[in-house]
Amino acid sequence: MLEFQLDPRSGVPFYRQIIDQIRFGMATGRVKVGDQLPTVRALAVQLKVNLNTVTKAYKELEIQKILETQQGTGTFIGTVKVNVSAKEKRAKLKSICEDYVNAAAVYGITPKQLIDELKKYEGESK
Amino acid sequence: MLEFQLDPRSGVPFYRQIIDQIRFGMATGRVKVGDQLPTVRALAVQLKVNLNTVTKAYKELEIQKILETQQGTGTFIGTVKVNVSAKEKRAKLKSICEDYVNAAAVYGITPKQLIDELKKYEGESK
DNA sequence: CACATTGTACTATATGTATAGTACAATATA
DNA sequence: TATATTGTACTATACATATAGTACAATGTG
Repeated sequence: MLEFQLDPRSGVPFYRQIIDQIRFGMATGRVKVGDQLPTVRALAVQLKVNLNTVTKAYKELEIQKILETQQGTGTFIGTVKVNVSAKEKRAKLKSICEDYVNAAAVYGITPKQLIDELKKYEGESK
Repeated sequence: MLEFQLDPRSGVPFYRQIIDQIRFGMATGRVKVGDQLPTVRALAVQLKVNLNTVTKAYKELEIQKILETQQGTGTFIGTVKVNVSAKEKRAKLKSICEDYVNAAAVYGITPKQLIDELKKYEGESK
């Protein structure tokens, strides 16, 4: 099950954040072919966004054959292999770190201090 | 001098990308207090965006006292100093790291990967 | 002083994003 | 078969973003 999380301050539209997170989830093996996604209504409630916002995200992925939808049943991970390029991964990592360094710098926190703090979380992934 | 670059596909508004890049440049020591930024017109031409878009970015940073503007002369890096207690700083460091580990995890990025990326910025800040 | 440069302040328009609300269609299930 | 669940399809509204265009104000320089 994916753990969706929206950042309203990033400037990236909600529906695009949802799309990205599903794509990355597939690329990193967190969800597999045939897995059911939350219903549009359930995810809308969970993320506190409008039904139409989730629908827009699902619909776009459905057009790309990345998701398969069955009305009355739900939305599922399709059989199209999702390739998140190494370039895109690097871009995402860079983008997150830049935001990170910025947010920290406001409080006088240096990259080195961030690294030291982050070491506490090493090995916690997945 | 900062090297501005806009990504129209990121979903992040142009004016916010400009803001981010200035803030990031300050955070990493690429620009220093008193440095002059490109004029609103020059940057608009350089980035191929409208005058108003650059103006909006500069204005927001000016309100935050991050930039100082002198009409007829130009726009300069201001002398913002954030005073935060050691206790508050520790709490903020922890809070920021938790947020970013979570945000990264959504995209399958591990703390270790964050650390490796952050090392690129080590030593860049004062 | 005259002029160029710089920032500022408007109006107007177009597009994208998000919300609210309503209704309907297809499917699963009791 | 009746009901609930799920996806789908609209309309309408509000706000943010970006562009285009024009004009004015403050400053520096010849």
